[in-house]
Amino acid sequence: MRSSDNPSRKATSFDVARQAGVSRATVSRTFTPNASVSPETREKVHKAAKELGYRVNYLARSLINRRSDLVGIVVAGMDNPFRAQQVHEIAKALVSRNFRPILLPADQGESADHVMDQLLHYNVSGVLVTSDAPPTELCREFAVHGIPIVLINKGDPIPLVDRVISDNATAGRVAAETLVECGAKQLAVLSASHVSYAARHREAAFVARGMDLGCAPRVVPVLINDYQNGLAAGRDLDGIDGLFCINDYMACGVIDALRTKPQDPKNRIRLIGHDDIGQAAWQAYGLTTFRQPCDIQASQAIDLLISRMADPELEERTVLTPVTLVRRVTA
Amino acid sequence: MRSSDNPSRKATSFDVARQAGVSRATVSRTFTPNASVSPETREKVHKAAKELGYRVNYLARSLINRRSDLVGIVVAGMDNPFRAQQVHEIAKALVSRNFRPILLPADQGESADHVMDQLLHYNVSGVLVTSDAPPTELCREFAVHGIPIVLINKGDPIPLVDRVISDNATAGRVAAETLVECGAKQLAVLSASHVSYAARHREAAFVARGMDLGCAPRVVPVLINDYQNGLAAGRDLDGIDGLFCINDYMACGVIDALRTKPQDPKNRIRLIGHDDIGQAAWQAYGLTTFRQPCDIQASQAIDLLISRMADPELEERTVLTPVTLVRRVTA
DNA sequence: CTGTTAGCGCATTCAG
DNA sequence: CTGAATGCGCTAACAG
Repeated sequence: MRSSDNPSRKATSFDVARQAGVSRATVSRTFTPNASVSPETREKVHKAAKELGYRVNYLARSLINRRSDLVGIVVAGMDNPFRAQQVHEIAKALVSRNFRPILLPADQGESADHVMDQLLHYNVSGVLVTSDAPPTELCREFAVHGIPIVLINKGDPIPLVDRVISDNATAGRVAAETLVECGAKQLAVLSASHVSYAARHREAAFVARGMDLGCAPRVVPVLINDYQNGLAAGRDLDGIDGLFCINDYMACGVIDALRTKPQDPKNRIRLIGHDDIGQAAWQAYGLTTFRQPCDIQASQAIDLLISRMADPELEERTVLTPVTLVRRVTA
Repeated sequence: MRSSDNPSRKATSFDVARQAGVSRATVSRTFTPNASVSPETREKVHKAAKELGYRVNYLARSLINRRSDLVGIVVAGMDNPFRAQQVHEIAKALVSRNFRPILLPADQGESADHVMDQLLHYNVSGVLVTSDAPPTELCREFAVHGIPIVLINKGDPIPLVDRVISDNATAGRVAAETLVECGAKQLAVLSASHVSYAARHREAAFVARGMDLGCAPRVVPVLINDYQNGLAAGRDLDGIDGLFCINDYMACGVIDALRTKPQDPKNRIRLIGHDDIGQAAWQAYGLTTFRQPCDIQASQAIDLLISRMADPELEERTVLTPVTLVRRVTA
C-alpha cells in the first residue's frame, strides 16, 4: 500500500505508472529532458498524467540532483525605482530560463546574513545579489559550498564570485564631458560613495575627467542616495552650474529643490543622472541620464550563474555592461 | 557506505549523528521545533552541527511534511511604484514569518497560467496574487489541490479563495466629498476599470457619492492605469475642476499634463489620487491621495494563508483594510 | 527501449 | 528520552 489510496491527494509517478501500465522509471523518463521513451508509451504516459493532474515533484527531484532550480535574489533599497526595475527584469529572466527566483529583501543590515543563511537550506542553484552592501563573508561561504554567486553592480573582487558591472567609468567620464560641453564651468558630483561601489566608481571617473578638463569637480557627500537626500542637498547647492548625480532617484530630489529656488536664469544648472528610471522621463523631470540595460544585465548574470554551475572552480569573472546617455532637457 | 565519504559535500544528519555519537533521529529532533531532547544531547548535536557546517535540508524535510514553506507571489505591472512597494512589503512579511517568497512576474497575459502552473511542482504552501487580472480558473485548480490562495485587492469572490481588499468604497466616497468641499463642481474620475477590480469599485463609489452631492461625475476611461495614459488624458481634460484618479501612477501623469497647459488660475483643478506612492510626496507633485497600508495588507494576507493551511475547507473570507486620506497640495 | 533496484536527506512511528 | 526501521516522490544505474 503505497500512495494512491487517498484520491484527494496529489497524484504521484506511481499512480501514473499504474494507470498507464508502465513502470515508475518510464514515467520519470517521460518527464525528463533528453529522455529515451518510445513515442507510443510517452503518449500513454502523458494521457494518464493529464487525467490524474500529475505534476513532477521538483522538490523530490532536486533531492537527487542535488540542485533545485531555485535562485535567490538578494536586494536592498527597493524604494529606489531602479532597484524595483532591476528585480523585475531579473525575475523575468530567471523564470524564462526555468529557474524560480526566491526574493530576499535585505534592508536591515544584519538581516542579510540571516536571510542568505536560509538559502543554504534550500539547495539553491545560485544567488544574485543587488544589495548595496554585499556581505563579503557570506559570499565566501556560498563559494565554499559550491553555490554560484553573482554580484550585480556591486563589490570588489572576491574569489570564485562573478560580477556584472555597468560601465561606471564611462558614465563618470561622459558625464563630465557632457556637462562641460553644455557650458558648465563649476562642476560637482553628488554621491553617497561609502555605501555603494557603483557610486564610488562613477564619482572617481567624473572627478578625474573633470580635472582633465580643467574644472576640478567638487564632491558633495550625502548619507544615502535617495530622493530625500537629493532634495536636501539641492537646497544647499551653491556656486555650481554642472552637477552629476550618482543616480536618478537622488537627481529627482535635486530637481525639485532647484525648482523652488531662485536661480540665475542666465546660468541654469546642468544636471545629469544615472539609471534612467521611469521618473527620469516624466515631464516634470526630463532628466538627462545614463541608461543601464537591466534586461541585459539580468541575462548576463544568469549566464554567469549557469556557466559556474557547470564548473564551480572557474576563476572569477567580471562582465561590463555598456551605458548610453539619454539626452533630455536637464543637460 | 552512506554519505560522509566526500568531505567537500554538504554534511547530512548522518554525519552530525556520527560526530555527536547519537542517532540520526536525535539530530532530526534537535532541529525540529517542539522536539524533546535532553539539554546535554542537544548541546552535543549543536556543537557537531556547527563544526560540520550542517544545515537541515528543507527540501528533504518538505518531502515528508508535504509542504515547503515556499510561497508564490504573482505580480503584474511592477512598473507601477505601488506594486513594487507591495511586493517589497509582502516579501518582507513572508520572510519574517519564515516563509520563502518565490516571485513570479505575470505580465504577458498567458504567462500567468504557465507560471502558476509551475508552482504546482514545488509544493508551495500558498500563493499571493496581486496581479490585475487574476486567472480565475487557475485559482480554482489551486483550491482543488488544497493550496491556499489569497488575492490582494483583486477579483470577485471565488470559492475557497480568500481576499484582502482595501476600502475602495470609502476611498471613492471620500474622494467625491473632499473634492466638493474644496469647491469643485465639475467632477470626473479617471480609470481603466475594465482591467482592475479596485478601479471599478473606486470609480463606482465615487460616481455614486458625486451624484448624491448633486454633481454627476464624468467617467473618463483609459486603457491602462499608468503614467502615460494619465499624461494623455490630462491633456484632453476640459470643463473639469475636480478629478479623482484611480491611482497615483496615473495621477502623476495628469499633473504633468496640467502643468504645461494654460489653466484658469481662479479655477484650478483639484486632484486626488490613490495609493500614496513615494512620488506622490515628491515636491513636484504634492499629491493628495489615499494611503493603502501595504504592510498591514501583507501581514493580513499571510494570516489568511496560515489559517487556511490549517483548515483548507474554510469558507472564503474577505478582509477589508482601511485607507486614509493624505492631504497635500492638489486638493 | 523498458523494468528493477537502490538510494537522495529527512521525520516519524514504535520499542525500549 | 533515545534508537531502529520505514517511506516521502523521484531518478540513476544497471540489467534485460
